[in-house]
This record gives sequence, structure tokens and C-alpha cells, in this order.
Amino acid sequence: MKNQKRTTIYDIARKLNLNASSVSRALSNTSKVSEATKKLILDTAKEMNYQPNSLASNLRRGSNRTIGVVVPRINQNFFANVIAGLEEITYENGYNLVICQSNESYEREVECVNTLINQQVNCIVISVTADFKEDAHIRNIQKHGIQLIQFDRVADEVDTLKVVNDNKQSSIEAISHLISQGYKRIALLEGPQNLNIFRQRKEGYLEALAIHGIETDPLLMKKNAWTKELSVEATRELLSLSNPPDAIFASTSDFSALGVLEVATKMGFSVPKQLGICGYSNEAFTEITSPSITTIDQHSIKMGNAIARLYFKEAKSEAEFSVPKIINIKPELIIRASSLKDKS
Amino acid sequence: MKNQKRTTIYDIARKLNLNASSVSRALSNTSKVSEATKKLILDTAKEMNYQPNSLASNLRRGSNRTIGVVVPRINQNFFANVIAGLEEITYENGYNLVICQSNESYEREVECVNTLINQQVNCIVISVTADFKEDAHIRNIQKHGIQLIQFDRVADEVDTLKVVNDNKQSSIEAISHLISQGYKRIALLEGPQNLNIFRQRKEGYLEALAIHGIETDPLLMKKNAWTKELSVEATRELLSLSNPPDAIFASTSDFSALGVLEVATKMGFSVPKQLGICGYSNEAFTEITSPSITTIDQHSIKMGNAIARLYFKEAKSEAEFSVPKIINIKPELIIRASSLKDKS
DNA sequence: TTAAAATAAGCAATCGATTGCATAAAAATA
DNA sequence: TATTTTTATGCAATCGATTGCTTATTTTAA
Repeated sequence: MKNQKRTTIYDIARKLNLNASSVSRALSNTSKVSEATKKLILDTAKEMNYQPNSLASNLRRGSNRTIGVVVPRINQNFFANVIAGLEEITYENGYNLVICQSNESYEREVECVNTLINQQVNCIVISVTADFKEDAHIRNIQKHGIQLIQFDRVADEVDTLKVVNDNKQSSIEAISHLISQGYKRIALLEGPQNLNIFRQRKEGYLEALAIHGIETDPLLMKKNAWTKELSVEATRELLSLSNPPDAIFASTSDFSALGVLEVATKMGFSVPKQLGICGYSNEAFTEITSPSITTIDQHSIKMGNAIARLYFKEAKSEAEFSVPKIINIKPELIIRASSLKDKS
Repeated sequence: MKNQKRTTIYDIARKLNLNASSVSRALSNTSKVSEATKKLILDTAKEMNYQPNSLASNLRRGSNRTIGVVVPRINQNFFANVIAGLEEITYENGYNLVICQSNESYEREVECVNTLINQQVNCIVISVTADFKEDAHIRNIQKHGIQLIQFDRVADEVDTLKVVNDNKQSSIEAISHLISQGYKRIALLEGPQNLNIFRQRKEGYLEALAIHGIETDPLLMKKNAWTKELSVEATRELLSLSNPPDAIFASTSDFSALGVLEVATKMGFSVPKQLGICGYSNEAFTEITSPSITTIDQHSIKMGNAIARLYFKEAKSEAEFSVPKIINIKPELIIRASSLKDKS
């Protein structure tokens, strides 16, 4: 069974005393085959359990109806959802997805990209690693005439199609909400600043404070607090200050926010009365913690949809496709108990 | 830029006044090329930004170093983790993953499988839909000489490599634990019985009760309660019985268990004092509900690893690979507050 | 009945890399 | 120096499907 030979169009042609070209035409249903032989060919194909060899036809046509995806982690909620959203639309269009994960390693990301280039995918959809160093591999995609769409974590300086959240705006909304609830000393847990998304969230934080005439305090801005562990650490330091914050914006993730909540509870700060909390991503669990956590929904599935639609629109238009174009998906502030000082 | 031509080995050969075969040999680093020309070729390849065309070489070699995966939903925790586990090992071996989701639709599953067959993947890894009808498409994979590994939700009657959880055993452990805590009327939320995993979990439930000499009560076994909504419904009915259960085993998922918890709380049953709860899958949130939920961890990442390792072991052995072989991953009962009657 | 038009089917090149076989050149041996 | 062995390179077929061009056959029009 291992070395069983597959049926090819030549096998079908031989059996019917026809030429392979006729079989090909019958199968692809293009003109120039009589109805009678077409039926004959289709029946024999089914009978012989024929399955077309995509490798061959893709090689010939120079396209393989495939979109390659490179993400840091497949099993991270946000990325899994974006991929699900992508899959929905690509499937409708008869395309396939090849998925790679860079595991937050720059070297591995480069390898993934190269593999996808070799596979001649029609488009590469990428969200770069936190470990991002150079953009040569990204530019190389374009050099090979492959459509490129960056999303969420993007290399700003490369001109490509981009689908992003408006991180700055959502931060502004989150902070404004906290301020409107009466919180006055708002701390920030930052992510690595080499990633655009974390830079933008910080900008939003700073701008919101400025708008409301609140002075910033360097003591309240914690760098690199982007895992639950790091966040626990940072929160402990913040809450030990002689003048501790009365709210914490965990701009990196809901996991960080969860860390904040745990430490706060342990240290006897009541949430939201003494400490307001806002996370980021709207992970499923934020709804069921006590108190539930205020957070920002990134509409990840919609984002996936938008990326795929962008590709199919751009790819089908004959226009120059390299016109830089940025699609902004508006995130949504989900207000829950952890930031409702008013009502507590 | 759109129609930019890619560099091929012929371009390199022409530039160096060599034959393409030498270029190919130099690049694949097989013998029979002098060190001098090899260096020359490699340098020119880099200079010309050459990327091999995998389609061509795969066609020629008849293999494309790719594993196809078909799962019901990419963004479901369990599957996302299995995929992550798969990816880890396949990457180490220089293979790629092509991922498809069937969206719990049988028709779509068949399509996915066909696409993967056409793509000549080396192996198909599949977990079937709840909507499972016939196994012709699964058998077809084998007919085409493609390695096949089923996992978790498997079509029992097809002889293939399988990687599964011991669902029956884990159910027995869960129920035994509940009994040991003093619960006496234990209800079961079942999943669709056309899926092996749900049948096994039910078997385990029945067997555990039998072992402990507890009679079963048909009123306590709720069919098809496998989403949070259905589970909420079922729980409401159960708790409205004149003689309600004192524990509920949500064998379908933690989401169902969450539904149980919510209804119980709303109806004034205190958990775990009056009602014990056990879920399934160890979703992240089970740790942070109040009370936290007892559940069963399926070791999903390890499962993905095991599947991939199985393939690479079987694929490399020259032995008949179709020997049916089943790998059992032992799930682990994670005991949390929701089932600790003793201490409450 | 014959010429023109339309249709059906075959031929052969092509996509790019791989590989068995043949040959030329260099190295080793006699 | 002549002969054998080794090494490096070229030639050409191959993987399977697609497609422009040609030829054979049928249909339609004159």
C-alpha cells in the first residue's frame, strides 16, 4: 500500500484511448470537449478514484491558491481567532492556509518566511515577533512578488498592506474611562517598546493623561510587564509605593490584569474601590473573575476576516497592489466591575 | 513588481556557464561537485536572491514534507494546543503544517480531506466532526497511500494510527473522586453519542457507579448538553427535580461546567456544599472561577507532540506502516474547590 | 455537391528541480 | 609515458497538469 501509484490524467487517457490534454480539459471544464467524452472522462475519473495532483498544476500555473500565515503563537487566543477568521474567508474563496509559528523567535520567523516563499504561496500574512530585529526578510517577500499583509504587530517602516487595531485610541478611551470613574493616580504596565502596538498603547496612556491635565509620574510606568509573572512583580512594587496608584492599566494583556487582580486581593486592596483595573484583549476569563475585569476587545475574528478580504480584493484588482494601505479595526472598551468605582 | 520573475537554477547555471544539474547538486549539497564551483554557485545563488521552488522539487520527489491537519475548530483551546504541539515537532523535522477547519460540518470535512489529498501531503492528522456520517473519505486517504493519524475524536472502525485520551478511565476517576467526597446522586451531562469520546465518558460514568454499587437513574443523564447554553438548560431541569442531584459531571467541556456553576449559583445551590461540579478539559478559566472548577486535563500539547513523533517514527521505519496502533495519553484529574465537599 | 466554418481531439512544449547515465578531464597507478 | 581509476560536469528524461497550435472531423452554408 505504501507505494501504490496514484491515478493521473495519463492513466485515464490511456484507458479511454484519448490524449491527456482532453482529459485535462474535461476535468477543468473548459471548452472544446464534446459532452459525450466529457461525461465518459468524468465517470472514469471517479471510477479510478482520481485526485488531481495540485503540485503539478500549481507548478504549471505558477500559483498555488495558498495563503501563508506567520504568528508568534498559534494557541494564543488572539492569534487563534485571527486565524479562524482568516480561514473562514479563504475557504470561501477556495484557498488554503499554511500556518507557521515563530515562537517569538526572530530567527525562526525568518525561516518561516523563507519556507513560505519557497512554497510559492500567493500571500503571506504576518504578525512579527517581540524579538523583531531587521526587516530584510519582510522586504524579501515583496521582492519575490508575493502579496504581503502585516497585522497587529507590524513593522511600521515597511510599506505594505496593514490591518491593525487602533491601539492608541483604545488606550485613550480606557484611561479616560478610568479618570471619569474618579481614579487619579493611574499606573501603566508596558510591553516591549520595540513592538509598535505597545508603543501606541503607551502613547495613548500619555495623551489621555495630558488631555485631562494629569501629570505623569515615572514611578507609575512599569517597563516590560507583559507576562503574568512580570506583571505580578510590577504590581507588588507599585502597591508598595508610599503613594501607590489607585488604578492600573495592564496594557499588555488580560493575563497581566489577572496578575494585578491577584496581587491586589492578596495585599488587601479592594477592587474596584481602592484599585481600578483594566486589561487588554477580552480573554474569555475576564468575564468570570470576581470582580469581572474591564478590558478591550480587539475583534480578532473580524480582523482575520478583514485581512482575507483585503487580499482577495487587492489580488483580484489589476491595479498596482503595492499601494500602502492601512485598515484600522476599531477595538471596543468592555466596561466591567473592576473599573466601576462609582457604583461600588 | 507583480510579474517579477523569480530566479531559477537555470538562471544561475546560465550566468556561470554551467548546467542546471550542477547547480542543483551544489545547492542540495550532494556529492559530485568540486568545492570551487560549489562555492561559486552558492555565492551567485545568494547574490541573485535565489529561493528554491518547492513546488517543482516536491513534484519531482513526490513528497512535499507537509502534514495536513483537519480539526473542527482552530480556535478551540484543546485543538489550538494540539496544533501547537504538532507544530513544535514537525518544525524540528523540517516539515510544514497545512491546517484546515471543518467547522463541525461533515461536508466541509470531506472537502478538507480531498484538498489535502490533492496537495500530496505526507500525512493527514484528523479529529472528526460531531456531525460525522460516513468514513469513506477517511479510507480514501489510505487508498492514496497517505499516512493517516486520527486523534481524540476518532472513527473507531477504521484501522489507523490513533492518539487518544483514555476518556473512560478519566471519567471513572472523576466519578470515583466525587463519590469519595460523599456525593451520592451524580448527574451526567452527555455529548453527542456518535462521537467515541462522549460514548467513552458515559461508559466511564456508568462503570464507576456500578463499581461503587450506586444505581443509575435515567433522570440524571442529560443527552446532548454539550454547549454552555444546552448545559444551562439541562442543569435547570436537573436542579428542579423533586430529588435533584448533589453533583454534576459536565463530561462535555468546562464551558458546560461553567453553565452548571452559573445556574446553581443563581438557583441558590451552594457549590461545593450542596452541589459538586466536575468539568472536562482544564480550560484556563477553571482555575479562577469561584469556586474554582475541578476538571480533567487532556495534556493537549503533549498529545500534539505524540502525534507528530508517531508520524516521524512510523514514516521512517520501512515496516508496513498500516499496523493499527493506538497511543493512549493519560488525562489527569485536577481537583479544585468545586468538588471538595469534605473541606467545605 | 462543394467550399467554408465550427468543433473535437492530438501534439508537444512548458513549469523548475532532480537524477541515472554518459562523457570529459584530472589524478593516481603501473 | 600509458593505463586505470576517480572526479567533475553535461545530457536528457522525469514528475503531472496545462495550453497554444495544428490537424482531423463534422456541421453548416452556398
